[in-house]
Amino acid sequence: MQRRSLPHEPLKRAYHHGNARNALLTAAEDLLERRGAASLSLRQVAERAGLSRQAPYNHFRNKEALLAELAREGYQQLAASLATCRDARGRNALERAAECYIRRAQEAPALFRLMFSRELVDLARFPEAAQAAAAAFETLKQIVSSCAPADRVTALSLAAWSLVHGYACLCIEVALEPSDHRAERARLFARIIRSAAATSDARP
Amino acid sequence: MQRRSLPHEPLKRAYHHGNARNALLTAAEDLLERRGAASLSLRQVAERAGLSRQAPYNHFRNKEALLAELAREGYQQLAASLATCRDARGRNALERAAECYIRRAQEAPALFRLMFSRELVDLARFPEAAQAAAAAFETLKQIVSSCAPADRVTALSLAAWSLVHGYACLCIEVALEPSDHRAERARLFARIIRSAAATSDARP
DNA sequence: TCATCAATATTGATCTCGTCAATATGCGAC
DNA sequence: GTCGCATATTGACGAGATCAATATTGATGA
Repeated sequence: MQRRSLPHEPLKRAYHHGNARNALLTAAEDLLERRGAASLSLRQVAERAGLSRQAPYNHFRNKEALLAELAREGYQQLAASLATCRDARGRNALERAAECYIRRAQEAPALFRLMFSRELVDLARFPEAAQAAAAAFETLKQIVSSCAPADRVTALSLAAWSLVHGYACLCIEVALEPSDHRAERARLFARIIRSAAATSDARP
Repeated sequence: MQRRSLPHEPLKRAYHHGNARNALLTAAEDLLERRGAASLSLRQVAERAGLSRQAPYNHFRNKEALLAELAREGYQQLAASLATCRDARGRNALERAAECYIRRAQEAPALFRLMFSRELVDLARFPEAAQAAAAAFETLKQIVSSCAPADRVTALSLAAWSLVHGYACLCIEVALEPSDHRAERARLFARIIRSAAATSDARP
């Protein structure tokens, strides 16, 4: 991954390392999927980045802040993926977005959990991460809006998000079914949402 | 709650307490919602139960095992609630089940997270809990089967579960919308599933 | 009735962890 | 070159999970 360089934080200000902050984030990302967010320890992160025990505190207020940054990046990437689905040619953006969402969860389950569990990172305390999350949902909404009447876009977007998110959760948490059902399920879910959009029965 | 008395484990075998195991579970349940599963500590559980530091290890292999028992009970109660929805008079069992599921998540979010996060408890290691989870899903399937053609019950049950589960997750994790939308959303979701069941377009 | 056993409890000890303090060090501005 | 700040590091502390060793109790059989 061509790592973060936040605009307000000039690269190459570091000391031993070139860029300790990035090294820490990369190490954390690595450990996250390997050990899980709960048992990821800052000490291991630092060691893996070739830094001292206390190094993470030079760049993040605490453990939660480091995890929040990983979550923010996750949301940002998710939003970007969804935007790609939205902009690609062809009319089945919804189906593509669903598959993409599910794939991301399956490929990086620990990150997915981290993004969507208040237990580990409370988005309310990290406005930048919260904003990235909102942007991802906004993109999904745009996709739904292209196949639903305007007055139902909000409800149907919520339903679409719930449907896909729920399936993604259940897949990674309960081992519902093998991951090669992903494309088929994405198709099913897109159909369900389109059919709900077309049915006046689903009106609020 | 009229607590657990597992058949194979006679009540009243305890020592200081009457029933230390139950006291521990009750204390854990309490702390779970108060502090969250991640920061719940066995020491605090023991103290709250009026027992020593090490007491939990007399009844549970380790922390995860204690949490797994809480999750098992959660699934059991969920299955029971869903069964009640299924058996009640009236034709909108699906809507009632959806509302019930969402309500449970909102009323005990930490337990809900615990039940559905492999990070904290890996169901694969706790067959009794996994079985309780399967029973809950089975009940949901029965509800869906009453309004869907037989060859689509599995797919539509999965969709229904995903839809409701996703919404429940998003509500408690992302603070999507106030909890008084619950009934309305349950109605929406039930309509969506019924409409999908009625539309041949949603066929696999 | 009483010694004994197994289940249950408790205290001691160790290791990991998050995080606060105090201290050191390198780089750019003067 | 020197100074100051951002960045780094080691020391210290308290919380927690869990292993080991030890103690206590109630039921059981002599």
